[in-house]
Amino acid sequence: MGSLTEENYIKSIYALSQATGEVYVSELAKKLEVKLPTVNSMIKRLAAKKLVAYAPYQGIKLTEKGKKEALGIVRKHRLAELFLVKVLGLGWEEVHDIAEQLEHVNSSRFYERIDELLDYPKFDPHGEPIPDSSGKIHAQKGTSLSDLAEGLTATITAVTEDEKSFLDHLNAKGLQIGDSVTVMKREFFDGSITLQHKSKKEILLTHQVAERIWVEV
Amino acid sequence: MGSLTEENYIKSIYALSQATGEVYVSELAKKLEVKLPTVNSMIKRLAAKKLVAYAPYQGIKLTEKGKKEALGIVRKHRLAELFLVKVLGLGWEEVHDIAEQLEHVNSSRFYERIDELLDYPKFDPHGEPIPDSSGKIHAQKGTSLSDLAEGLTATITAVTEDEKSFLDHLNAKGLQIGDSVTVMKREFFDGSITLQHKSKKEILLTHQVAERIWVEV
DNA sequence: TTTAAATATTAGAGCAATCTAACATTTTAT
DNA sequence: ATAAAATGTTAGATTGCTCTAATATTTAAA
Repeated sequence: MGSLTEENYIKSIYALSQATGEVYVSELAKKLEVKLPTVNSMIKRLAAKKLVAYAPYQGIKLTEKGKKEALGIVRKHRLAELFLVKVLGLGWEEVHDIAEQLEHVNSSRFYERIDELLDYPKFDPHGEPIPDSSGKIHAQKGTSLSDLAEGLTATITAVTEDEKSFLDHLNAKGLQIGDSVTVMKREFFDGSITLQHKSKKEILLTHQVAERIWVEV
Repeated sequence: MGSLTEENYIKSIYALSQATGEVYVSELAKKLEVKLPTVNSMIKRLAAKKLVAYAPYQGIKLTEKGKKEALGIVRKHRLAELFLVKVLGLGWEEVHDIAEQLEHVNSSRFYERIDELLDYPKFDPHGEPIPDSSGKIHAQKGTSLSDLAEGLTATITAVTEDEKSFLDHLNAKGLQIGDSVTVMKREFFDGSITLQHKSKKEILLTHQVAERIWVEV
């Protein structure tokens, strides 16, 4: 097990490289809020430990070993988030920062018990899949709400962002995991969409928000 | 809020200075498993932050500020231990190491919720008092089992040690908080005592063990 | 009361993680 | 296709926390 810092690097590399399989030094520096040379030297250390593959001026990729460690941390983070919501009764918008701390707790007993108490959950409070203890992940990314055609109705399955400001925004709009929404109008100009919601109210979402919401038709 | 290391120093200084009000550099070094010069330089830093009072070759004392921080950490540690036993169903002998990690979680929400869920408990699973959120502590240290006179019957209220090896030992003897015991025999030679216990069995305890068990007559 | 033992301090070094300043490479735009 | 912009690297310094080796102070013993 590496240091707290190392775990945070691995987790961020995993998150940012999800789409393309790699991440650039500058992206990582921005995410971790450190300067470029800091990332550069840390990447060298992670590469020496065989956690990432890296050659100068190329993207950073996790090795299998690194991926395994990342999935372990993601598992702990998501179990912690669900635990905080289900057991401690916290709101989905306030659990991220606490889970960022709990994900570094080193105790398989602790996480086994939480897993059991929650009855071996498959998804966290934001609809993101929880890797099982072997690191397997049962993800079925559906469609982004920003891609849903006008007139279609779908159910919100996940949000791919767990920062407080974003979730506060959804709370204010009255949107939750499991809600059924119908796309009334898609604006060509700015990508914003208007939804019909169970609350009977029409809800306007910008593209920036809609693209972070995932639905199943 | 200081670093993890700093919190561990403050906590240990608090624990070791309980009896006499101060602690020596060498004791602290032993407890924290670091060398003397390490403690020496750290103490200087803590003194610069007004968390401890220290003059060379004198004992280390917590300032009011340091005491307040220590009590905050102790509170979190003990709430965490009780939570791990009551909510996650772990044994009292296995919660210490996990609580050592959870005590550094920085989130008043998290601990408020745990406190509420446990219905504002006054004692941890080892019978040690839990400071309230303002740092007040309602301790009533009774008598050490090692001082209890022959023939007397008393109830175990606390154990002043939460290391696994010690608690495993008590588990093996079948002793728990709340148990009623009668002192059958006190050996002058080595301070060991023989107890009559609800299990009907006679239990022999060495002085080293008995002095860590507290009872109320 | 001088010596020996125990305890504490200082000096100097190393590693992890960070920074700034200077320089290098790659990509994009004119 | 060259200049400008974006991105990445190296060098060298800083801070937190730790160490070993050498030195100093206090306490206990002969």
